[in-house]
Amino acid sequence: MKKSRSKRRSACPIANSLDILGDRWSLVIIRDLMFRGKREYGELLDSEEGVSTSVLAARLEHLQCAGIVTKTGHPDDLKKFRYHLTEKGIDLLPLMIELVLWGTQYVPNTSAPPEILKAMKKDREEFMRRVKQELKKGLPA
Amino acid sequence: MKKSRSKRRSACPIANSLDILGDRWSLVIIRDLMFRGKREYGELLDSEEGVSTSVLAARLEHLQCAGIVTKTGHPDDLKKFRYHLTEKGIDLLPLMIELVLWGTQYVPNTSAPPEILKAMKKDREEFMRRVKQELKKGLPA
DNA sequence: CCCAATTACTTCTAAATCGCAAGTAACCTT
DNA sequence: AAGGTTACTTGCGATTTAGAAGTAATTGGG
Repeated sequence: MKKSRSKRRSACPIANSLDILGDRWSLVIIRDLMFRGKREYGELLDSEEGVSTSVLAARLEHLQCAGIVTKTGHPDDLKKFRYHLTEKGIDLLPLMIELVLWGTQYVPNTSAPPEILKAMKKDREEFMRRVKQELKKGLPA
Repeated sequence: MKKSRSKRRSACPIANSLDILGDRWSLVIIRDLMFRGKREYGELLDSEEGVSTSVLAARLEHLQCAGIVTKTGHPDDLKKFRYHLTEKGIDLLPLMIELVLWGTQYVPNTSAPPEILKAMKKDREEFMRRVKQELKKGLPA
């Protein structure tokens, strides 16, 4: 495991969060783990956006180092692994919600599945409970 | 003005938001405009984190293209300019709050000014109103 | 058991971006 | 008119990213 990102720029939580999450891929990988139930490398690899495998591998390692993602062996198949969000990762949910809301409001030709968007807006707390429960259900032993 | 970022990766609001904001500098520039009352290039340049001038210029142009920041002439001095958040930019406030909360909770040795953090947590709506009012007060004509 | 397919990565290379230092142009100040 | 300030731009080496191709371990099928 490499160290996450070399130098600390300041004590500011925004700058520090960005040192972990501030790139174009980390949060879309987290999105797939959080909202789309993806668990395996191959599943993450064929995201809508087309991550390249080298970038995916790098980001996954980076997210593991940051304690946002865990990697565990697959119960049935030794060549497979499973990726899961930790609690630290799950707690990015509010951030993700804001990202979705801002994006759908302000970036043209952007859309999320209507039922998700509706649930998010209608009762945010309930939506968060549901997503969290879903994520914790399948956690590795 | 250059175009913002070349290719659209998908319709997903998360991916699209990240195409605009997903780097290590954009949101710290927005932080300085949002919470620290900075308005001029020179002020933004000597951020705690030390942006280089070339990166700052590039990000500012990028944020202008994205409609998040506006640049206006300074009333008293023709060689100066002022940078302001647009409404689109101001509406990143909830996202910034989540970034601060997550960062202070999970990234070690990270801290925001205690009075701000307290205000954020105690009454988030009131905090947002106050910040927004402050930001709209100094808007260009 | 053997071979092909699957899965999860590495490695390689070219292209893009970053960070620093230096330079420049327009304007203000004295 | 000379010097300082402000807001950049330019150049360049170093780092990072993207894409293609290759590899190693494992598994399923005949």
